[in-house]
Amino acid sequence: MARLAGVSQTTVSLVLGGNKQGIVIQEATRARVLEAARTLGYVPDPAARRLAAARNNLLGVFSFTATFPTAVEHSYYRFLVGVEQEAAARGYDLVLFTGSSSGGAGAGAPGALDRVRLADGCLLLGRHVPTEPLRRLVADGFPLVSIGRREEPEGLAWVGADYATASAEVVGHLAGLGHRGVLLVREDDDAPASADRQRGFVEGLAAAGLPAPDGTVVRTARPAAEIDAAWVRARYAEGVTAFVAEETDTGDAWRALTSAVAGAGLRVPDEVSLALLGSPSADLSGQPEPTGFDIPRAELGATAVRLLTDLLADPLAEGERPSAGLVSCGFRPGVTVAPPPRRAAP
Amino acid sequence: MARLAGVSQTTVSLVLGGNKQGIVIQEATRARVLEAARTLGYVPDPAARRLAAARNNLLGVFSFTATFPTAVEHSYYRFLVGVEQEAAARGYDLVLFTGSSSGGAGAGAPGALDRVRLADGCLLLGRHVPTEPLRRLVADGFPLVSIGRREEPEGLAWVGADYATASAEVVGHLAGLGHRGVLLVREDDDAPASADRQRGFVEGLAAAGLPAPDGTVVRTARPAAEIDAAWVRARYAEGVTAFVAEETDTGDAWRALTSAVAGAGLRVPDEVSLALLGSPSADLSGQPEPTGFDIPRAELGATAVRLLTDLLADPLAEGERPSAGLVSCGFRPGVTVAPPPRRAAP
DNA sequence: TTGTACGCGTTATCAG
DNA sequence: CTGATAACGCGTACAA
Repeated sequence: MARLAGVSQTTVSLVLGGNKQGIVIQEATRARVLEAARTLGYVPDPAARRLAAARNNLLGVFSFTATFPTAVEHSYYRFLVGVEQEAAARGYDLVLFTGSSSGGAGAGAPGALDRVRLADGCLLLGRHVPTEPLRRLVADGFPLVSIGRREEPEGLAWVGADYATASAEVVGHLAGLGHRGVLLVREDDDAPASADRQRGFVEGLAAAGLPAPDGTVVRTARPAAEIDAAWVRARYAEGVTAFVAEETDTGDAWRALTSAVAGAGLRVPDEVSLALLGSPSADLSGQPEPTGFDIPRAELGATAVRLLTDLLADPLAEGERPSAGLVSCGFRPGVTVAPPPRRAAP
Repeated sequence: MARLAGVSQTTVSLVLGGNKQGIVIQEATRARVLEAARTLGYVPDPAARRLAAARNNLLGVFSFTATFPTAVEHSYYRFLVGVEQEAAARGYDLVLFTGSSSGGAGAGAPGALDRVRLADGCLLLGRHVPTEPLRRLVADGFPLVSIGRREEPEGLAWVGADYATASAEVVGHLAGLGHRGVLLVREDDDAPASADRQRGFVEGLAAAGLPAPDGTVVRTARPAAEIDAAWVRARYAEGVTAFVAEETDTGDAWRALTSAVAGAGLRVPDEVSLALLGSPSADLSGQPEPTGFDIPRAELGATAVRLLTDLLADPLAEGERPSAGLVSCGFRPGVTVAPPPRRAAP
């Protein structure tokens, strides 16, 4: 105990610790304590101080898929740069819960989510989330912010990208260029991210006065298998000149689409236009830049941290609705879109 | 308190904690506790459990530059994938100490490093490290493993890439192709990573029987300014046909080199060969793949975690030297090296 | 096998 | 302004 050093004891806390209570201490005493602490090599134990203070300055990050996947370059890295920056700026450290990563205390394990209680609050990452465990956390008033819109557990705060508006904008762009046959390939799940894109897509179609016959929105669980050259040729024959894919965790939809179009012998963008609702995976970096929009990931991460720390500063009153916010996406011109080719009416 | 849940109280510790003492508890009781803990979503407080002389299953990661920098794509991400995987496999969660990132509890702040004491052990990342605070930690026997060779605090465990051997190999490759004028551009600091590369480079030269006149190794703090077209032309006129740059945090040296060579109107690899001692930054991904070697970052991260957890399992005896290990780098053929052009003797 | 009591290092409260 | 004292939440000998 450094207290034995100088002469005081509680004072040590006051001079070494933040001294939040605005108590003033004599400069002499203060110096004496500092001096003693230095010569003794005394360091307040972070564990102890956190125990006493009832908060650890720790922000959790829980992903429902590996945070740093080997295969998919794009992963959550982009979010993390914003998260780290903002957390640092606000004096918080980060806890990465090795969620559903390979092995470990997988997210599948019951109670895995409960580990987040060890932090002061937690950020949620990933499309598909086990709702039940989450609900409990929310009900207990544990500070949580989801990165990505989330409807399920009522009362969960979130920040999300405005996919709908951005998607509509992309469709508008295509329509403006003269496309009339536009089609969306999306994942076969019910993630809000997918739903929002579809909604925006459909609204964009409507706004442009374009038809949306059956089959305009294609849901597929295995794009690689279902989206092939023959399929593309058939759609093209029906008058589809622009194919739009949503960005997914794996980038599968876009990859399938591009290779199918190539396989069909159609040139992009001269014969067909392609657009991607989101950013391309890094492993596609050698290829032509897709037209579409960019998700402001870092900004989303930072915004989420801001929301969470605000929540920490003054918790929600009973029944109070948490805030949520959309961050808008920027349109990415890219090079995969051009006016449709002239050809005989189908 | 979860203890109020079932009926027991200390028992909770026994069933939830490791139960190191081989004490046996009735399966019924055990189940009851587990059940209660789950319904309550109870999680032992890490700070408290650490304070009570146990461990909290937390591994720290402390970087001396932003862990997820905005500018430099390559950053520490690669290490983290290995770290996360291995940590998950061993049942540890990760604490990212928001080191010297912009603002925050910057690494500069005194005592910033002491925060790591919250975790059971810590990984160190980054080239330049404040030695003094580190020394204290090491002296206190706090389990630490540096990713990247580190000489400074005696007794610090580390894992590093074998830059020397890999660098020598690159030089050997160049020499084998017929290059006789080979030059190294390196950062102007004293990081072991730089020193190792230089040593390997020089040894490679010697092994190939190549001369190493003054100016063979260029140290520069501002590559962008000092490595320009005129400089390249001058060196070329002196008979230098191969330029080697080390990989740095920012990728500056390589970037400066390539643009200077381009500016000098020299074709790569027909007229001059270029080699990079390390991996290219991701923001260079559109460009031709540099000849050089790859740093097995993920593997390094995983190895570091392994070392650290071993250290946790049985701590070093007094005065015992910590282990350290080199992981070898793989040669990357790339496309920026070719035999030197034939030309009149200088 | 299970419950009691103490201590880990700090902070916060309250008298001096 | 400074010095006691009570938590903080959990591990663990020790006793029941």
